[in-house]
Parts: sequence; C-alpha cells; structure tokens
Amino acid sequence: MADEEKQYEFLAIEKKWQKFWEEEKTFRAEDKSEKPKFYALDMFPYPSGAGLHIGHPEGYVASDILARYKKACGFNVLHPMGWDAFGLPAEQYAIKTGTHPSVTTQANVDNFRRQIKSIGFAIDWDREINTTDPKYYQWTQWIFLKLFQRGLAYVAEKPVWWCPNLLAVLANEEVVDGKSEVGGHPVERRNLRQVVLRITAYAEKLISGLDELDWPNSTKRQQKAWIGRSEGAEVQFGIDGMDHKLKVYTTRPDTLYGATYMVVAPEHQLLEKLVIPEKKDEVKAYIELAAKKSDLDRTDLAKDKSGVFTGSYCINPVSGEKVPVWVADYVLITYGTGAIMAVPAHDERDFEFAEKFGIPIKRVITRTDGDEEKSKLPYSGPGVMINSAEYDGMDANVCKDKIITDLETKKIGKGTVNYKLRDWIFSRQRYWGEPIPLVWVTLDNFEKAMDTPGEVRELLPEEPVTSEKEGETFYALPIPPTELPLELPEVEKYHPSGTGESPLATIPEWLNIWFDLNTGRSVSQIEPKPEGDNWVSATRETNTMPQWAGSCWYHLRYIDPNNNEHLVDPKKEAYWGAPDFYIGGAEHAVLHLLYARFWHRFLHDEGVLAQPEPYKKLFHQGLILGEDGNKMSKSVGNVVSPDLVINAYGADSLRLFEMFLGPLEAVKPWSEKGIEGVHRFLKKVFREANSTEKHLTTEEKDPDTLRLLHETILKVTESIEDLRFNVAISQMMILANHLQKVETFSVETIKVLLQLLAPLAPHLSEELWEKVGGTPSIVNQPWPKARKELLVSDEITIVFQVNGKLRGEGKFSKETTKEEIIATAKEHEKVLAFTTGKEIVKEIYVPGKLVNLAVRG
RNA sequence: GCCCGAGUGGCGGAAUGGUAGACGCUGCGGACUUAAAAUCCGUUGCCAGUAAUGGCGUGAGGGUUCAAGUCCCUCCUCGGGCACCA
Repeated sequence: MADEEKQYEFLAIEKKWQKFWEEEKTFRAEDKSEKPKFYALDMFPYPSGAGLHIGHPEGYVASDILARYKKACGFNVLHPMGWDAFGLPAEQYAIKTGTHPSVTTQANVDNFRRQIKSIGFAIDWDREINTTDPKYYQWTQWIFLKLFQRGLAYVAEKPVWWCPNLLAVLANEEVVDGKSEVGGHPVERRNLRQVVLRITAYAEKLISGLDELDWPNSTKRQQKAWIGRSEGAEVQFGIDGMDHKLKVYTTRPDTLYGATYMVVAPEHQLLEKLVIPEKKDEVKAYIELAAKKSDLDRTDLAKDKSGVFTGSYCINPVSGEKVPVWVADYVLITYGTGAIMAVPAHDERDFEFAEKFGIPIKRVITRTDGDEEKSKLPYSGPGVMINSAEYDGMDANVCKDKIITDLETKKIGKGTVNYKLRDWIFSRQRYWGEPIPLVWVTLDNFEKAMDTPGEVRELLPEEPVTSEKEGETFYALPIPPTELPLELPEVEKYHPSGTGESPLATIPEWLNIWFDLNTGRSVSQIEPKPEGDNWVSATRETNTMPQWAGSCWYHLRYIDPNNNEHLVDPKKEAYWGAPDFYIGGAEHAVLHLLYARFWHRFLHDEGVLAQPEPYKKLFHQGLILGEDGNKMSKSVGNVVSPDLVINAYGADSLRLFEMFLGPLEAVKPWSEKGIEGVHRFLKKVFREANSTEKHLTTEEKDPDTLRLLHETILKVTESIEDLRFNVAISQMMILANHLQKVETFSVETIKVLLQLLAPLAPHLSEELWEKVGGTPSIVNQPWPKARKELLVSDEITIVFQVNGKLRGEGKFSKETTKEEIIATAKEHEKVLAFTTGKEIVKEIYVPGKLVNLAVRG
C-alpha cells in the first residue's frame, strides 16, 4: 500500500489548474449579471527589474481569498491586475544602456505577469491594463484636459531641488542631508516652471469625505493632518508711519492683547519697505542666509531661533500699542499670510524667540483653578481673559468668537480657514511619463484662438494659463480629445537637457509645431505650414506627468478597459461602483490615496462618475520582514524570492503561509521552517482526501466529526469575513488533525473541508475536489453553511471556579439545570477543599461554560 | 516635542470580560527503517514535589469586577505618523 501511495506533486497540480482556469476563463467578470457584485482591488505593482518579492503577494493573496470566497458565496466577482509602469528606474536604465524604456518595461511586465500567474490568482486577465499604453494614457490626458478646462491646472515658478552635477531636478525624497541620494552631489533650490494642480480647491471636500470611508483610522488621521485645516482670523495691523497694512493669520485671536511683536517671513513682499536704512545690511544678510538654508536645516535648527529687527513698528489694532516688527525664518511664507502677530505668553515658539531677544512677554489668559505648575508660561490651555481691556473676565474660548465678530465690524479682520495642503506639483522634467497635452502660443495667437470656434476654444479655462519665457508671455492651449493620445516621441537620449527641462525639449521636430486653432491638430515645423488661417506656430509642453497620474484612476479602467469612447461606460460604472475591498501598503497614505480621491471627486463633480469616492473599504497589509527580523533588502541579503519558494513548496504553500504568518496588518518575519509546517498540513489534507478506503459513507455519521466540521465551517467563514486568515487556517488544521486520527469519515466531510480550503489553497483543492468526485471548478460550488444546531454536543463540560480560580470540572447532559450543576459543583472534592469553613457569598453560572463560587472568610 | 498603535512561552501567534498559551515552528523522548528521508506517537510557560497536587504567570504599578491578557488610571519600552503650519 505504502509504495502505491500518491505523492503531493504540487508543481504538476498547480500547472494543471492554472491552465484550466485560463482556458475555461473561470474568473471572467460579467458586466451584466443578476448576481450581486464584488470588486476586489490590489494596489497595482510597479514592474521593477528585480521581479516580484515576497511582500507583493501578501496583499494579492488576501484579496484573492476574498474574491474566491465571494464567488463561492454567489457574487459576480471582479479581481483585476495591471501595471503602474511609468517611472524613474526604467528611465535611468535607459540612460545607462540606451535601451528604450518601453522595451525594459515590457520585459519587466512579462516577468511580473509570469510570477503572478504562478501563484494562481483568480484574476480576469482580459482586463489587464498598463499605464504606459497610449490607449490607457489617452484617458489620463483626457482627465488632465478636464482639470485644465475648469481652471484647476496652472503654471507657476516653484522652488524645486536642482542638482548641478546630475543636471536634474530631484524629488524631496531623493535629497538626503542636502545632497543627492545618488552620487552624493550637493543640491540647491531653483525656481523652475512647473505645471501645478489646484488640489487645494478640494481641501474641504477631501476632509469631509473621509467620514464616509471604511479606512484604517491611522490613514484617515494622516490625510486629515496632511490637509491640516485650521480655523482662525486674519487681522490687519497698521504700520507706524506708513499707509501699508500688515496682514497676519492667527488661530488665537483671543490673545490679540498679548501680541508684543510681529514677525514676517524672509520672503515677505512688504519686508523691503519695512526695513529702515540703518538695518538694511543686517536684514539683507539674514535674508541671504535664510535662502541658503534647506528645509532640512530649518527643521533641524527648530530649537534655535534666529531673526533680525527691521526697525519698524506696527500698531496693535485693538490696544493701540506699538510693537516691533522682526524678520525670522520660523515664519513660513507658504502658510497663512507669511506674517504673524507673536504672543510669547501663549505660544511656545514665540516664547522662545522673545526670551532670546529680550522682547516683553504679556500674559492675557489665566487659569481659574490656581494650579501654578500647569499655568507656567508659555501657557496654551483654557482660561479667562486678563490684561485685555473690555474682554477681561471672559472665557478665552468665547472671547475668540467675540473678537472675530468685533474685528469684522471694525473691518480690520475676518474669520478665516487655512490649510497646510499645498497645490500639487504635477510636472516632471523626465522622459518616461505621460506627455502633458498642452501647447504654448503667443498672445496674438491666443486671442485668435479665443475667436476661433471649435474644440480648442471649448476647453479653455476662464482665466488663461500663462508662462513666462525669456521675457515673453506664452499662453496655453489644450490638445483636444480628438487628437489624443498625445504619444511620447522617440528620442535618442533620455538624459535631461541640462537646463532643467525635460529630454523632450531636446527634440526640435517634436517641440516646434504648426497648430490648428480649430481642430487642435498639429504638424511638425520640419513640414511646411499647412494651408489655412487657423494654423499657427506653437511649441509643445515638454514636461511629463508624475507617476501618480496613472494610478489616480486605474480602478475605473478595469471596469471598462477597452472603451475608446468613454473613460468608463456610465452603465458599467453604475453596476461595479467603487471597489468593495482595496488592499495595499500604508506608505501611500498621503500620496496615491489622496491624489486618487482628488481626481475621483473632481470627475464626480464633472458628472463623469456617479460615485464621489474611489475606495470605500481600504486595508493595509503589514510588511513581511526577512528571517533575521530586518526589512528585506538586496544589500542585507535577506530577500526571499517567491519563485524559489514555489519551486520548493508550491504556490499553495506560499499562499497559505503568507496568511498563516500572523494578522494581515501586522509586521512579521518570514520563516523557512514555518512554511514547512503549512506544507505538512497540505500534505496531510492530500493524504486524507486520497485515502479512499477511509471514506465509507456519503453523509457524516460520527457526531464528533460532524460537530467539529460545522464548528470549522462557522469559524472559517467568520475569519475570512474578518480578514483573519491565520485563524481560519488554524481551524482547518484542527479538522485535518482530527480526520487523520479517526478510523473513517464521510465523503461529504472531506468535500466541505476542500471547499473551505479552496480560497486559500486553490490548486490542491481543485485537484482533490475532482478526485473525490466533484465537478470543477470548486469555486462555483455554493459555500458550505454551518448548521448551528450541530454545534452543541449532548454532553457539555462545565468548569468550576472558586473566587475565579479553576478548581475542577464536571460533565453534564445539555438538559441539566443550572441548580443541578451548581449543586454538583459545590460537592466537588477539590471545590470543597477551598470552600469548607467559608461562606459562599455569590454563585455565578455562565450557561454551558462555568460555575464560579465567590467565598469569604 | 505632539498624535496614534502595540507589548502574551525559546519563536510566529490564539483567546464575544468567563478553563491563558489554540494552531504552527523549535527543542526533547520514542515508533517505523539496515540507514536516511517521509510519516506517526508522546512531551515542551516558570517554581516546588517521585507523584497526586499546589503556588506563580499576559511590560511595571494601582483600580473596577464574582471573574481582567481583555475595561479604567499612572508609568516604562518598542513600532508608526507629524514636526517651527502661528
């Protein structure tokens, strides 16, 4: 018998069923269906050259389990996959080797697809998308045009990091300690022309929309903090001896009487006028110093305040007091009005500054409880007003509103809301990204465009978008949807131009065009100018979009991946709606997840989409660490490749083990020994399903097996719903251990176990399902239902406690009354040892569980 | 500094306020085997005891409760986020 025993040939089994699913299109999602829908979405990968690492599949396995489970529960399931394939690594590889990024990207995509397929996901591959496919990015460009049309895109000079050695603009993340991450070259701030999206216009909606989302609290909090809404007031301070007013923003108008000095940011536009002649040199030196400081320096030196007195004074609008105006870099030009009233008594930073420079500190709020320790300056807690003229004695919080009202009456201030959120710098001076569909023309030609009916004019925003170049102003015109996609041209060099412009700026034949103001068509200027009055000279926008653009809306394209008429068919959007489950890393909390909400809400406001929010339910899987407990990295040498794991143990073992490691959201280390454990479990299931001599009956006769089976159905079902897959697996192990021990069990029993296991270990389950006489695919079988009446056994075990400590137990029939059980407990030998000679003051009975006797004495 | 989250055996981790340590790994002992692999059986929180058993035990201290890993307060450690946003 033993030598005939079949082996668990996982590689052959997995290959067989992957082929079956692909050929049968088992996981095709139907766009029209009577069934309820379930849309499971993964954060799609960036197909890097290194291939899939063990962390990628963790989230995919989780969403796949849900997809397969929901399918068995009768849902029409959509579980798609695609590629976020624009990005820096492919471009850098191109710079090094001269290989076109599309070539490397294609090879990487093929490798990722092979790896993902080898894990056996229930993916509808007919819906595969790729952000670098012109058929895809024409719609990314289309969304940009909408934003442009509504005035939500503009062009401005913005400070960015520039590395003179690399001749490249670097992202904040690419700058470490004032040096480039690659090569360690010094970097500097440069003002460069940037295309910017007005995400700040959506600040309020992005905050209020969070309430309706089923997201991790930490992620919601992070977005809230990032948007950084604060309520306060703008107050105008007169300047002594000048007509100008200095406008400040404060969240504490109640402390207005405590303002003993003013601060303007070094970049403030009034600063030049404020500086008296004697202070000019000192202030100028300070401004230069501040300009050189990186953001990092400013942060690092946060504890050490610096600043210079301008020589000017402001007049406090309520007290009439004269207060000095300083310039200091702890005030940021980018927030509020770039100027503050400083209240050292009630603000930590102002307090520190005032102490350092000997500026008076005036308390205007006092505690009512007289707690000296807690009321030490700087004091920012609640209290009542003092030293504040007619406001004295008022509660500070009430006073806040009162002062705002009074300032508004006197027309020297108003209640204001401010946000920390900044507009989104949307342009990259790179090759490997979506071209931005704009062209630039002179004022003459822009005015002509305004007089030319057609698609171009339709898409113009109310306020023209302009950009200065060599002293001349140029005007942006849109390339209309009929001319999309605007494809990336071929170039010979992918290296940045050296002037901070995109490599696209180095291709004159692409850059300089004849543009038809009526249709938006374009022809290179190496060709003669076409006939017709509407053709004018134009230059293309050469910046490309950031990687976030394609991922802002990909969840929509899966719904309708091949539609050339619409971004997504409204009928299909109405059916599929938003993903029911979205899983990915927490690192995108304020990047992708915020940008995507912005675009989605915008498209909703435009009437393109019915749903306002893109991702209703979000989950972050935890990191999988190396076996040594460190983050997996090439340099540490602790990276585990899924390919090797699959070869050694099979995809099912990989899937199962990634889920068995611990809670899905937890950070947990990999373990080679651990995967052997789940692999053993699968082998056990394989043996028991194959030992047909044990399957004597169709229906289960053994009451213990039957009860355990239904306990398992219940627990596995609940655990899958709660995403607690480690618990589901444990329970199935308990059942498998039981089946191994008993002499016989029914075919029904093993079939149910296989169904429960199928979402987690699909290949083995399909194989064994067929073996025990089932019809493939197992995912189309209705999910087993637990029969609750079977869960209670005839004989129940009750534990006996004395003062909460376990002292004994007894077995009872399930009909035994409470009184009988308590009486038995009281007579129990070991219980008596702890109750004799003592008074029983309370008897607790928890049905089916325990008796607790509280004793005294 | 501020805001979150988490601390349970040698390890990963279970435990609707109700038998702490399920399940898996590791270690130890054994069966099968010429041997190995595979598989199976037993055992594995700490202390005392030959044993039955008793005591202790969920980061530390206190509290609520018949009963606390779970709820409340204080503190410690680790992880994450934010960081001059007035």
